[in-house]
Amino acid sequence: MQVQDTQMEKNGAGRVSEAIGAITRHIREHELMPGDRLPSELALSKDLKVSRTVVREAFRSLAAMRIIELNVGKRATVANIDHGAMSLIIEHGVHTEQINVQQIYDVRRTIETRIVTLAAIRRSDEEAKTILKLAQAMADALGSPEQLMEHDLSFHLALAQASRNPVFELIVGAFQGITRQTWPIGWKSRTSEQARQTMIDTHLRIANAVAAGDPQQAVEAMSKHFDESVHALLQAGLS
Amino acid sequence: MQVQDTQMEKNGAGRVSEAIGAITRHIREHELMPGDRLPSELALSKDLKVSRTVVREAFRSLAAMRIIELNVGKRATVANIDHGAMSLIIEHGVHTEQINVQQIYDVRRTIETRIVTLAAIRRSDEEAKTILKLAQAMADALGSPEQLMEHDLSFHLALAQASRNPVFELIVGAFQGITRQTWPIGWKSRTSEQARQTMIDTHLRIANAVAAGDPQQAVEAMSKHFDESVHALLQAGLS
DNA sequence: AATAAAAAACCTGTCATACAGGTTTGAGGA
DNA sequence: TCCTCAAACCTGTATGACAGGTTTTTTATT
Repeated sequence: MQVQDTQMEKNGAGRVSEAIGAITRHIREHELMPGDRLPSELALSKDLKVSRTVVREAFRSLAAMRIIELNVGKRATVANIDHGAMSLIIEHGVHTEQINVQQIYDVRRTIETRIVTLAAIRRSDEEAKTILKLAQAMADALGSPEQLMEHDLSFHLALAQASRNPVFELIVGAFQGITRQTWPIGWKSRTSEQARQTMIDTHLRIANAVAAGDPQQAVEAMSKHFDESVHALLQAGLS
Repeated sequence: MQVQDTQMEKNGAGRVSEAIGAITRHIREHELMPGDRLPSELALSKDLKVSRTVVREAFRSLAAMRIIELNVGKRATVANIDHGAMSLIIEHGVHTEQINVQQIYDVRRTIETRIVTLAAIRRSDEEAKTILKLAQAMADALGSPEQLMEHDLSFHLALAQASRNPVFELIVGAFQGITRQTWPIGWKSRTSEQARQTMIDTHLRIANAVAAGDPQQAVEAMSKHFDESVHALLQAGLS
């Protein structure tokens, strides 16, 4: 396919951008699915009549968005959707003060309220078990913030998975990066033993409600969870 | 707020990944803000003791996520958050059948229901005017689907902006790419003149409710909008 | 001295070439 | 038919070159 030289669009210009477009089109036209291999860099550079450098930079761009996957020696393959890129984008937004943590919590509350509703309705027994186990793991890791946080993150991601909507999963995943950096702040602001136990209990309540298939209860508990979290962050003076 | 690095590439190996991490760290340590310039490729390649090739590929990766911006002749600059990358990621997910359109609509409904609530409360008079104008523009473009669609997209984005939460704006923007590809399907499935007029009217109702500062009404109208849209897509047989 | 014009210094985009490892393929043998 | 292994192919990285842009410095002018 020939690409036309239209304008000096901020993004549309440059051989690399053209190559990105051509590769994306190639994936769609050939209906490539995750795991399928793309042409080699040399083949593409001949096809598009550009140097290998250009193809490589295009590949890197697509790999950054996790649209394709690169492996040394192997050909590039179509990738599964993954929240890695989104996570970095959000982190960048926060670090450059274009997004603040409260705004993220508002979005998370909105999303996760919906998620527990769906999870309570759709979760498989397997998923219910996983969710309960993660909440329990949190309770058991009360003394180890590091581990506690990871279980917390896994817990929310497991709920998203149980919602059976990969977009919810993607969004929840997108917040993991920045959450890893802010979670400790919220944790430290819970100074009393009681406040910490309450947080754990709330997670257990969510897990139980989802396992019981009770959306109402699940939403209520999740709502409480976010009230607590936002309160803790405000306490810590997080803008 | 102080946050620490969690530069944990899944592709931990490879000089390019390391360079990406180093550049990201550089941005954070120097607290660079959007518009600020980064070191030149040559300077970085000396600093990191890698070839310019590696630095360039790292730059391309960051540019793909819109974390930095590249310009010929000029130095790379820190970028404003932008939904371009997310849009491509979502499109990829749909094209590879990892996400279906209904799932996107469920997420959009969840998000946009919250958005209109916030917009009704927070919108400035300026924003209210813009939103009303876009809804009116839709009504005026009844005969030109192309334009109608663009006004529709702008309408939803304007609402997100009025919510005063850039993360909502980001997410709504992230769906624009795929929406551009599915919107015509929904439109064509509205065969009767009445169905089409109803869609326009619903948008006007949303705009009026937001302008009137009535969250309740706004939510109700938005909910109706999504009922209609999902119905239209099902009618068209979209999985 | 202030300013405008011109030149030098710097930068990015792209190409070509080279080479060190991985990976895939295919020919030939068991 | 199945296995082995070397040839062919591929990616990651480095180096050097050169054509435009851009920024900074210098020089000329008012």
